[in-house]
Amino acid sequence: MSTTRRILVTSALPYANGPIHLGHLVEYIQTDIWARFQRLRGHECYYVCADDAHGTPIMLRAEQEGISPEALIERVGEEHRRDFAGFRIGFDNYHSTHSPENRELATLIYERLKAAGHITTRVIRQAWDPEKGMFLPDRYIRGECPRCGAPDQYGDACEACGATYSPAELRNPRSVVSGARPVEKESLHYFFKLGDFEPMLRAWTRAGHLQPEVANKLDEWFAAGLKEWDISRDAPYFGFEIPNAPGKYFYVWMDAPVGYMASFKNLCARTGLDFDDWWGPDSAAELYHFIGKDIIYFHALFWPAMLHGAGFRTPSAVWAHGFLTVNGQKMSKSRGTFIRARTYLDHLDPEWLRYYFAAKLGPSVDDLDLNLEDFVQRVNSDLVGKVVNIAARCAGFITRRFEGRLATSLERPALHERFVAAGETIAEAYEGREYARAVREIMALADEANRYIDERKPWFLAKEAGREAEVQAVCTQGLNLFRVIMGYLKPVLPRVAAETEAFLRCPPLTWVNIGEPLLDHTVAAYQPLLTRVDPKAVEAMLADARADLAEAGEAAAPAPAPGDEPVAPEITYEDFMKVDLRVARIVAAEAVEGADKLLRLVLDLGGERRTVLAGIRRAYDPEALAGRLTVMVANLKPRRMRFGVSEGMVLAAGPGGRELWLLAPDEGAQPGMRVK
RNA sequence: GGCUAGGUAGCUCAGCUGGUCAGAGCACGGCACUCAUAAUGCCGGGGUCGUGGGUUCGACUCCCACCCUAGCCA
Repeated sequence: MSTTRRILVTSALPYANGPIHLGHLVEYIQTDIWARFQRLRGHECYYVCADDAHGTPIMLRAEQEGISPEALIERVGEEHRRDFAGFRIGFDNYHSTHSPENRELATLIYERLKAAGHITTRVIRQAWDPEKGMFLPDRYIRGECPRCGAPDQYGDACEACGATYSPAELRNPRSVVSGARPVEKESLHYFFKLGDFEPMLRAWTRAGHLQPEVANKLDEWFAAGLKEWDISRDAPYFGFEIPNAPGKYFYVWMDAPVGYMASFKNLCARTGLDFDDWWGPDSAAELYHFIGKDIIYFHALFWPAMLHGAGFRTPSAVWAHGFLTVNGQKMSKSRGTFIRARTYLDHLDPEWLRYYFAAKLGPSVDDLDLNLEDFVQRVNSDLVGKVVNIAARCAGFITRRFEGRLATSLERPALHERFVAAGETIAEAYEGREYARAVREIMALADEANRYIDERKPWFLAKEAGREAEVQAVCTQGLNLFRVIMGYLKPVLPRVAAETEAFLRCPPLTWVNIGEPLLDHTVAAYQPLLTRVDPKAVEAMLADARADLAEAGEAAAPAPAPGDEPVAPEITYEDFMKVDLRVARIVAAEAVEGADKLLRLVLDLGGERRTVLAGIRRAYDPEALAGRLTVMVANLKPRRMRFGVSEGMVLAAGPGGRELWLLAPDEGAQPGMRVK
């Protein structure tokens, strides 16, 4: 505590291609808590991040939307910033990899590596889309698995049998972009000679910069041999062009981690911090990267090697966390547990999630489960029932009987002392990213504070004449214990902590000033600091998450509750008769490849057959549909969709997603009969 | 398929290098209290520690095999 540390922390850069979801937030909340904790300890700590804005998916997505990549990343970047702000992620800077600083630094690193002989070139053969005129990443080629024959598999691995292979081995391959059959084509690529750094990396990975299990994992990669890393991509590509290499661009993963530096450099320009002091080879500052376990390879091998090779410092540590599961299972769009940050914020308090994650986060790469039932109980009992309750049960007496005035001394200084002393253990836990342990310790204090109040029974004393001073003393003690607890929870609950400071009318809580109790001091009237989680709100959020999914890619239309949707304007009988509704038999139903929510239905209209693409995949199993009767709009103008032409519409009711119900005629109706 | 992790009470998790380690919180049952957002305090039931072997005087803790879950395989 005596020396002030200088610390720079980062979270991995979210890809500027889609919304932030709860899985992302594990990492941002984990990092934010750590950064806030360091500042409360009196250290100089900066937290920077940025959008990862380059690469093929962004280029194609922008094209699909008919906008420029710049416009896309601008819009997504705005959404990301809003979502992070909603969860009170306190970045000191949030930048973009598509920035002048990043171009400059990526280029500089590349040129230094090249000058030092760590870059080589080689012609490789790669799949090429002749229609689209571009090389295809493996994930943009689909076909049948060469091993098990499963249809519609990616170019690199089979989801059905787990086989890995090269796109050239796929049977009947086609480009996801154009549908064309890819051809092989040659191209000159630039490679980073990672093997040059093997001795340095072997030493670095075992020098305490990584979690032990991560270092174990890296041994596997060392054993397999470090291969050269392909850092170039051919035009068309959205990224930075490689110097003296027209038509060649830096692969997105090359300039993405440089984004950490670029964001910090941008911060330096604003604040006057000295960039070299933090990133120079002899920097005494600390640098920590929080990442997900899926991107260890990039951060624990490529990144330190690049930095070292280009004459920059290497990270003090790279810390990987596990993935988020929801109710014990992988977040899943089809189960409706793929929850966006925004969807959460529309229904629930961000402090709740921050607390829940903190209560379950450890320093390991274990996955973290968001069990929604547990979430409700945990937040309600720990935060509301225990912690905030301490203030609520003391404040009334102080306000009503003493006009908000606290006593001039503590009733049990030793108890307060023990609370203050616990701060060191709690700090160790935060420092070591053992938030779950920190929270356990803090909750034990809250239990103790409640026991104390129970033992002293201020409500009983208040009824006894002449014991007013005792009531004041007990509540003063209780509020001071509460204040210490909130100080310890401040990294996790910034809003509640700020409101606590307002309620207590005390200066911002820090680890340093927490030891001084508030005495002979007037506090404000108590307002509830935190409300209970209503399980209905969680249900509503899940319903929204399902609706988000049902409308993914379409114009968002909120699903009205049954009966809420206003009745459409009046029409005449003639108007109605323009719609030709027919009884139809579903003779075949199958999922549409590549579409999340479409089924391809073949309908029999009593002789005539129609193919209809219906957005009911989430609600109906294709097998269950074959043979049944329904009603369709038979004279709807055929509509060309991405996956084919739809010749009509089947009738269904419901908000969408899983909640859709097909109409069915009563017994006796025959295919082709008109409905009127 | 290989590798790295995880599989402990209904739920979420602690259990460091083998011998009070079979625990906590929540949920559940009983009692007390009523200051507090049906909050709090006390007491209690509940687990053959994924399965099957092995090492040991003794294993949740070490070894082997298998099953399940997650991620990675550039």
